[in-house]
Amino acid sequence: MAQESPTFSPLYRQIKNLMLQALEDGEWGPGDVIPSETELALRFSVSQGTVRKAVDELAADNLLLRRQGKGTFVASHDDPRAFFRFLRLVALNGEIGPSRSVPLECWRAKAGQEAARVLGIPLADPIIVVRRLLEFSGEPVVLDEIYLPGNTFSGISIEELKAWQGSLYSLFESRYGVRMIRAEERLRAVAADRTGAKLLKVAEGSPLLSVERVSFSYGDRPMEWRRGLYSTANHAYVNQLG
Amino acid sequence: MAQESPTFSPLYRQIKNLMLQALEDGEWGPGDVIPSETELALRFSVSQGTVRKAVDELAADNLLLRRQGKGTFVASHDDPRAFFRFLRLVALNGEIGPSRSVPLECWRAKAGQEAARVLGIPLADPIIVVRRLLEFSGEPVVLDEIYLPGNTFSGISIEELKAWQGSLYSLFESRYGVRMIRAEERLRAVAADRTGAKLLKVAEGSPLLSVERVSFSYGDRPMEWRRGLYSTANHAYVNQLG
DNA sequence: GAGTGGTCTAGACCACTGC
DNA sequence: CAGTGGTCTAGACCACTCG
Repeated sequence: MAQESPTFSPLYRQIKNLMLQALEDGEWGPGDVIPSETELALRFSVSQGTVRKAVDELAADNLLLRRQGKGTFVASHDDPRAFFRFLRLVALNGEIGPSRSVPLECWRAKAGQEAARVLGIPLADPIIVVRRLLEFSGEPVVLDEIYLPGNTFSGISIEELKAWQGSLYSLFESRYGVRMIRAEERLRAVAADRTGAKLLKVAEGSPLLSVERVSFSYGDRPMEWRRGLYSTANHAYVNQLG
Repeated sequence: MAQESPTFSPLYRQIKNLMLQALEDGEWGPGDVIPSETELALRFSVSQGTVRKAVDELAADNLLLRRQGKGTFVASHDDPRAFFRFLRLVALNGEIGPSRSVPLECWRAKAGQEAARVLGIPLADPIIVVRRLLEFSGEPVVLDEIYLPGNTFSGISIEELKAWQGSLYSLFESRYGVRMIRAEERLRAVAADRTGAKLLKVAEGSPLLSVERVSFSYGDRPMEWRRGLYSTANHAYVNQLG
């Protein structure tokens, strides 16, 4: 027999996609309350239980945040308690100390072959490169080199970076309307080169953790390519498996 | 007003706990089909929807595996498609090749302070230490040193390890009834010592990825402490954030 | 066709928040 | 108190698997 519905998609998944569209379109902005489940059920002409399942998935994807008695909110990088922090560092002894981001450089360039491929933009398109240092308790721990598509982040500058209080993703979200949804990382151990060693205050050639990350916005569009060098003398990268 | 139910636990969570107990007791073994949702609903005197929600969570925890039209199965490390594989390695160029585990040593010891703490056993309790090499496409990539509580894994030997075809977790599950549920990892970059360098065929002092892992069985009981040294010359440790 | 998990509904009631 | 998300139910029907 012929398959009746080869691309069967349950109702709640269709509702989820409609809501994703509303999020992407900015109908509901970061931090906003979205309409209640009963309102959404009316709007989409489905039962409240079906809306619920769509919201469940969006909440599981960390795009929405439910708060009993209050409502459902659009996740925001501004809200530290809600949105995932991509940084997976812990101090070897005790909790992680106060952090500070120190922007070092910010310059324009043209996308080379690898940057174009990773960011999904044409070769020689404008890109922006940012170098910055992350400190914990005053000690340099992470040296980041960040590649951004220049057309989207055209206004970014070293002054803006230095003035910004908060995470980079918070800046991207607030100023450039780019919300990072998920990221993929590849970790390797490498030897510190001259400049890396100097900035991280370790000996040249000493082992560093190299963390290459691609961050994606809505629709799995890559919006950031980042390479971090982590000094793991006093910190470790933690991961949960299961 | 006084809180009516300070330790409120929804019905489906209680059902989940009952099912967890059944799993832990071995009433349903790895690979088995568990009773259908309607049967479970009868057994626990709740509606099918409530059972469903309990099963949903157990499936999300990777303890159960749903297969539409067939039934719900207990996840097993023997089933490569179902149970999470803890190994997060990819080849830098292309997919990962055929792997082989090469047991090097297996000896008895008494738990030192750190092993006792991590494994949650008394000081000087018997432990078993295993060293093994993991090869991909014939190249040594991971050197593991594994610490196991001796009382649980008393029968393990180098001969058994060499004879076993399959993953270590599969062995633990089949022969010792220990099913690993989740694990925590801490990653750092370290310099290769003499023996590590020799076994992994890299230069002494070259950077290696150190992966320290604690694996937990039911009830969050730690059952394995493992330290792996990964050669990341041709491979990377991948991670999904989101 | 029988049995399984998967979806959807409508309605009742509970727990939490804030006015 | 009203409004929100959270739980639970009972029942109908759909999609998938297998004999």
